Amino acid sequence: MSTGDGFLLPLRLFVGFRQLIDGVHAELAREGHPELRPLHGFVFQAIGRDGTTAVELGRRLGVSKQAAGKTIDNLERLGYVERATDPDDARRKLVRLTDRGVTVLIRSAQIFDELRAEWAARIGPERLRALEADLVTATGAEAFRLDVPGWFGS
Amino acid sequence: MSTGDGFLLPLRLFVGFRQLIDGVHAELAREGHPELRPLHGFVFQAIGRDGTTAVELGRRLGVSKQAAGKTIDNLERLGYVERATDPDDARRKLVRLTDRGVTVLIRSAQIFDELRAEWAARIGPERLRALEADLVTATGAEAFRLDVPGWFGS
DNA sequence: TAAGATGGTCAACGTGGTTGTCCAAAACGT
DNA sequence: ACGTTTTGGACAACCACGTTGACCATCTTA
Repeated sequence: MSTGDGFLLPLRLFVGFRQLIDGVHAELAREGHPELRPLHGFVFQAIGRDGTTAVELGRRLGVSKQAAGKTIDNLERLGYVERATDPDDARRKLVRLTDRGVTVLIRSAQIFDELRAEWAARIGPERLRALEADLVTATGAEAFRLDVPGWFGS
Repeated sequence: MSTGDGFLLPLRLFVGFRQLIDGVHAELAREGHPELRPLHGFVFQAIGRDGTTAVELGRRLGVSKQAAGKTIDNLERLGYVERATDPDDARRKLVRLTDRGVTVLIRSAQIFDELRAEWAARIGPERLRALEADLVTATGAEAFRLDVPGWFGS
């Protein structure tokens, strides 16, 4: 049975995703972080409070270690992360969020919560919870992969 | 009130989007179209059955006319679209789907419907309808923009 | 201790986006 | 009707970000 509206679902999923991401970055830009791109927020999350390495970051993002290294270069230049040599392993260079980076990570979470509250106001809190639960059920446990530019275009 | 799970929503929206797109392209690849990228499906939709021009395509996709032209070049090389001069306006070059392109457009719609049916089986048809309706309510009438590579990364 | 695995960087390349420029053809205003 | 403006398309240069391949230093392991 082909209802013909199968395009609606992916379209709306993406529009929703994009609106949330754009909302966060519009607010972050207003608060003094205009250079951050959507990609960076996910990188911040992948780095986390404990820090990581370029290779491990690449693994988490689903991109090559070189690509991860370039992203780190950019964020380092922007002052959001810093590299430190690992005292236990001279090969590794720990990538850690700076204070500025941690601030962004915290603010991002807060703004996402605010945007989520707006959704709740629009469709109702219980409908939003159901939406989230259904999304999890429908999509399973698949992890997030960050290779969006290369994935989408080519 | 910060529940701290604000990250869940955008993440799951994107994972859902990506799973659907990947599902369609996996099947299309199986059916003889392995070179199509996620981007292309949306371009096909933007071109439509009636065809369009490079400038208009760029407008619909939210990218420059030059970028649209390059995408058309690629799809033309792959045999999915063709350019024809407009008899009423010698400046315009109508971009139309070839038979192969139309086939993909039709199959994409069918596969999306099938994937949607899988979602319905997993969470229930009425929950899926509610999910779609809530997404539309939450995101409003915003149009789809195709400048994903430049938007996300950069 | 020698051989292999791992982490990081550099270089070369491809893709796809952008802006700037230019030309031909259509639309417009006097 | 004619000159001016607008529009559609293409070319070039450039940039961002991904890839693979190679190389070196360091740690691990047989």
